[in-house]
Amino acid sequence: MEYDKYAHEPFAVTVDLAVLTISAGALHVLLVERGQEPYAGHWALPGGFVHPDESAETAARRELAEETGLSDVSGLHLEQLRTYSEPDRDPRMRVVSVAFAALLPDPPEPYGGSDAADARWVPYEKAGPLAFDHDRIIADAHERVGAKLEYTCLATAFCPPEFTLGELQQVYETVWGIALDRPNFRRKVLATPGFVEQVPGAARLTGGRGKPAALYRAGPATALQPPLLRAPREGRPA
Amino acid sequence: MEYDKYAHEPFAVTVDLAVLTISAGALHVLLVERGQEPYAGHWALPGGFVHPDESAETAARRELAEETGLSDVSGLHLEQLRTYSEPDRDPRMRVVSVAFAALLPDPPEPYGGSDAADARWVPYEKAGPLAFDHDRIIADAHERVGAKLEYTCLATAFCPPEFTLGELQQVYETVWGIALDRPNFRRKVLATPGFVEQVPGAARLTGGRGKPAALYRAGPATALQPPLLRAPREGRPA
DNA sequence: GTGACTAATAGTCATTACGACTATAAAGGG
DNA sequence: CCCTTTATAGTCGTAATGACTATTAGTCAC
Repeated sequence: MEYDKYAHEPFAVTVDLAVLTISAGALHVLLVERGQEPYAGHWALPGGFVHPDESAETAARRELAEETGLSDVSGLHLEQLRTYSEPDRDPRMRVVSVAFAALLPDPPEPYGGSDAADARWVPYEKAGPLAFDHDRIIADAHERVGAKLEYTCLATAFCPPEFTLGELQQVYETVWGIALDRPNFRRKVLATPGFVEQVPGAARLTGGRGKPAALYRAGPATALQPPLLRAPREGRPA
Repeated sequence: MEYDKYAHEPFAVTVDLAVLTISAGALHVLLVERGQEPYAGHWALPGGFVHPDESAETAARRELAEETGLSDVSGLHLEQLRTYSEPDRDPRMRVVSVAFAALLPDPPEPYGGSDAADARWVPYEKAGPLAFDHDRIIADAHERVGAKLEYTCLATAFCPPEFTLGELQQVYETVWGIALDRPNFRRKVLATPGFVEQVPGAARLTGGRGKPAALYRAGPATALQPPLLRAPREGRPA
């Protein structure tokens, strides 16, 4: 990096958050309604400026706490997506934005946002035209999460601390938009060392009808070997 | 993003490039020697400031052309890695750096750098302590590239337009640091639709000894399904 | 209660994929 | 000319996978 050949053009640096969760069998994303120009009245991703003493990761986790209203966001999955830096992405000034994807198990209340006019969980499919380049950001987030489900244990990040294999399967089916065979899914997950571990007590839970399911916790593994594939089977609707 | 609650702290935005190539059976990374403080005399990744009218991608490709001396970098694989934004990563000022990985087939001459004191291809393993957080960046680049070899067709980005399956296999072996079984590798690659396509003419090429090999080109596929796995086999040295 | 309905879990089976090999072909070097 | 080297063809037993069927254990409607 050569510092002294160019003037240091001033950039504003922000973070944008694609906060994803699964609710009622559909992928949802957290959106806020913009109160001011540009894009006043449009929906956008939550986010904000990186403070002078913060890294982008720190800023993202701070914003995540502020925007979700959750008191403890330390256990949530938060990962950097990529940085969006087109010169004209903000009409007013040069803004470089580091985008993050965050995964929540149970969506908290839409909360009366601190600094946003309104905030809401919106089904991913209906997250209409958003402000700035945020449509692209949520598309990238969806693609990244879908891909990582195949070869990592990321799916458990959408689940509460204890979950059934049915719930875990629904994560895959919802994000990928296809149906999976239940016995085969079970066999595969249980055959992957460290993916999930059964909660030892006779702990069971019923979501309502049907045979009660055993509860599992996320295991120590982080990668799936071999991966869980989505291609071979064409989707009957999930 | 709320613009008016915080002062817009000025950030400098740079790009850093992890330019990787395979040479003499080893992964190499392009390094430049810093001419000035901080870290004067240390080796670092090539990079530079993002200009006011550029995106980070544009800046990265411009720097790639400048630093490699290649006249046409449009066909090269260049992908954003992640953004490094720790407040203290540069001792002088607040610098946010967008890191990229670039993959080259044949390394051009080390060239007499334009603005760098010196530039050199260094074996990845010997790329000693680098300036700033650049050790971490090349480690992240190596990890990302290694992972993407498994489930994408990225390996061809290390190869010239026409290559033998032996050369392609060496990409995997070099990046992963393990040996692969040649007949099985061949079977797998040829069974993946769109990964490679044979150059139709009786085109053949000999690197020296042995039976001449058929030449292949990169095919239209971008993803490998199913992936090529590296785990099951423990590496005899590649 | 009793019988439909639902969901979880166990198990079967044929096909395919994969890792580990062996064998043959086509070049060059001493 | 034989030996080495590399490419390519093919074999074989095991493991993994997709597509199923069957059984178990609950809720709900009546």
